[in-house]
Amino acid sequence: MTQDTHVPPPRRPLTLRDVSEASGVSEMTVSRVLRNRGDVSSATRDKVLAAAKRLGYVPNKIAGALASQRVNLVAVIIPSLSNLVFPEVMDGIVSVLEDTGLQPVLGVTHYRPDREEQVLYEMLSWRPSGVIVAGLEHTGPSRAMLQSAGIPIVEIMDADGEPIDAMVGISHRRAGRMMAQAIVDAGYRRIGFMGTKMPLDHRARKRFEGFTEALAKAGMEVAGRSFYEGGSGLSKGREMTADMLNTVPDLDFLYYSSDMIAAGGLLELAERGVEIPGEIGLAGFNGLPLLNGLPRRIATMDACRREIGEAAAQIIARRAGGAPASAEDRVVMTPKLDPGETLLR
Amino acid sequence: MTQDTHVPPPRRPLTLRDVSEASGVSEMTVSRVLRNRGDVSSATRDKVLAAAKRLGYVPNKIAGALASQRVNLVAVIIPSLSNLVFPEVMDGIVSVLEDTGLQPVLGVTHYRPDREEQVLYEMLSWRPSGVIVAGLEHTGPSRAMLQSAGIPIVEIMDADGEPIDAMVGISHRRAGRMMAQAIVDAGYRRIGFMGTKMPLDHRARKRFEGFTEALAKAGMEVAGRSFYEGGSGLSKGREMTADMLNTVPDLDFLYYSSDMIAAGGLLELAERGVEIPGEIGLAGFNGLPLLNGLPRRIATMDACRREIGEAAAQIIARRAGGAPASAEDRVVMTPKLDPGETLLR
DNA sequence: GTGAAAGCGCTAACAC
DNA sequence: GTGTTAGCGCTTTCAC
Repeated sequence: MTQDTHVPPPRRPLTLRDVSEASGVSEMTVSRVLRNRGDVSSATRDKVLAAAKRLGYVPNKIAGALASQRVNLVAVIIPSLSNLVFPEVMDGIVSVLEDTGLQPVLGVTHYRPDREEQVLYEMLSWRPSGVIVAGLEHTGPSRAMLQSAGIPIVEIMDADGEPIDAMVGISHRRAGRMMAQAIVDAGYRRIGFMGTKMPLDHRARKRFEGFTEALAKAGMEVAGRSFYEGGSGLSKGREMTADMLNTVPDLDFLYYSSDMIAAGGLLELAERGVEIPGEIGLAGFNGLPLLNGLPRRIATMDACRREIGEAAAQIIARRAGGAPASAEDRVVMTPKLDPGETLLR
Repeated sequence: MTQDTHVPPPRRPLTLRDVSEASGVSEMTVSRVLRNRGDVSSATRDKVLAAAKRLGYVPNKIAGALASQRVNLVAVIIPSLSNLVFPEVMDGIVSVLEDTGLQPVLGVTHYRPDREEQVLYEMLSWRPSGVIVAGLEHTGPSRAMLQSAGIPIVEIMDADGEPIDAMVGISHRRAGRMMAQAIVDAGYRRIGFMGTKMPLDHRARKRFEGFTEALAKAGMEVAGRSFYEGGSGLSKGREMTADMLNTVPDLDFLYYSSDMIAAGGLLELAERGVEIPGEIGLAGFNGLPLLNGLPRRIATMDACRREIGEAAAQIIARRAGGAPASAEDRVVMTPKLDPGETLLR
């Protein structure tokens, strides 16, 4: 019937109608075949699939979504990509979503609430099946949008606060307290803190608050603190550590807001011939397995990054599949303290 | 007129019609206001904006896209998120897209061509404004889809091959050759190579091919090689280096497929008291600034990751803005060799 | 400067 | 098992 098998690249994108005409099957049935919906005889099914393949037909999900009111997109909103942590969370999200037919749309806020609001608006206008957003702090309009969106909202990475809907994270305040407690228990007394400037990084702030709070309970406070901006590399850790040691005398412990700068600190101390943890102990945050292999395993706390991404995606997938909101949708994970070899002496 | 300012959360998502009724302005004009298109008197404009805000209206891009045949999504397809390199490229992409109103949809292939094909099909069905895809190697059906999609396609991170449309990357073969040449020139003779298993990582393969090819030209070949699977952390570098040193005698240089495992190697050598580069030199790949701060700056080659992402996104943005395909859309970047402190002696 | 009609490419619902 | 009809929520086009 169709005499030429050579199909020139179409100038106009193909539609169901094209496949319908090429196969002699109604649009509706073609649609059914392509979506594996309803009963279709294997004879027509084969005809349709052959035609679709020959033409190189790719369905139009825009039209499909409009008609069916179903969208397989999931909005994922994170503060940054340059901090190692977020790609790991994304990885967890992606690994779960890819088995469900859902696709992540990515938005990056650079820790700015106004950007978050804007990104959220953009994303919600795609009527996604769900939203995964980092943090519990949002502008008023953002909260309003999330609340009235009528789709599952999962706030991740933080558990210190009331979620709008679902939540998966750790308590950073608690993480800070746990680490402080461990440091105090190990007998350290003069502690220096180094971390990012955190006007808008609420998780870092909460960790630090928890940390100082637990120290206070033990009748102590940090002997020195310094905050940096920009990338967190080893060299940043070295510089800050050098500064700290030169500025604040008699420190016996250094607490860093990330493993990467802690690793820099470790290298700096090692080069200075400081005995670790004999003279000075140290700890970071995040549990980056990447960094095992350093002269000493750094004390750290696992932030459950991948697991958080996975759990969040699972909640979205469940709800998108029709499951009702449930208590299981609020997951507070417990960060694990790993004393490594730089804390206990 | 509208007596209540309290707006209960709607059960049904709001439509233009709702805003139209609430403001007493036709749907068409509401649409114009919300898109900043055409001339609208500032009186009506204000009425409309007030109503939209009060109701919490979020436009429906699905319907908009179907009607206008314009979609602000860009498909981004990468092999993995767990390799540091890809988040960096993503970061470059995102940083450019966010100023253009385009949004990335993310697909991860895990280096599997069949996954790429599937992901591509999914993504193209959203009729995105463009595709950014890692690598030049694709299955037949993938190529066919890309070719007939009628949208800008930017293949990134590799320049050894013919792109379907646009291309931004470096020649990994050349990068391998350059490093080999530098190593030979520095007088090393017994070289060990350590890298990932690369049945499907074409860039790693090409780099290695270029490397051995240039060695061959100098009448040499690698004295030892080993390949690993799984995550690339410092400890992996240490283990592999230990194995290599124990297995292959008299090595005077170690070439690693990534900076992270090279860093592990550096730490292993340092611990063994090996003089670097006096006794053994080493080099990695990627130019991770994260790792500056190690006892020695590792010789490496910058893969221009962020720049590649930025350039790719710029091409998409230009073309989405109506610019025609041009010669500028094929960008071959030159990896910069950084000898650090572990190559020249 | 504003509005009315038509239709984007699909799928839900129902008829056969 | 297959086809027909209506309509998803916008934007395009054209009329005023």
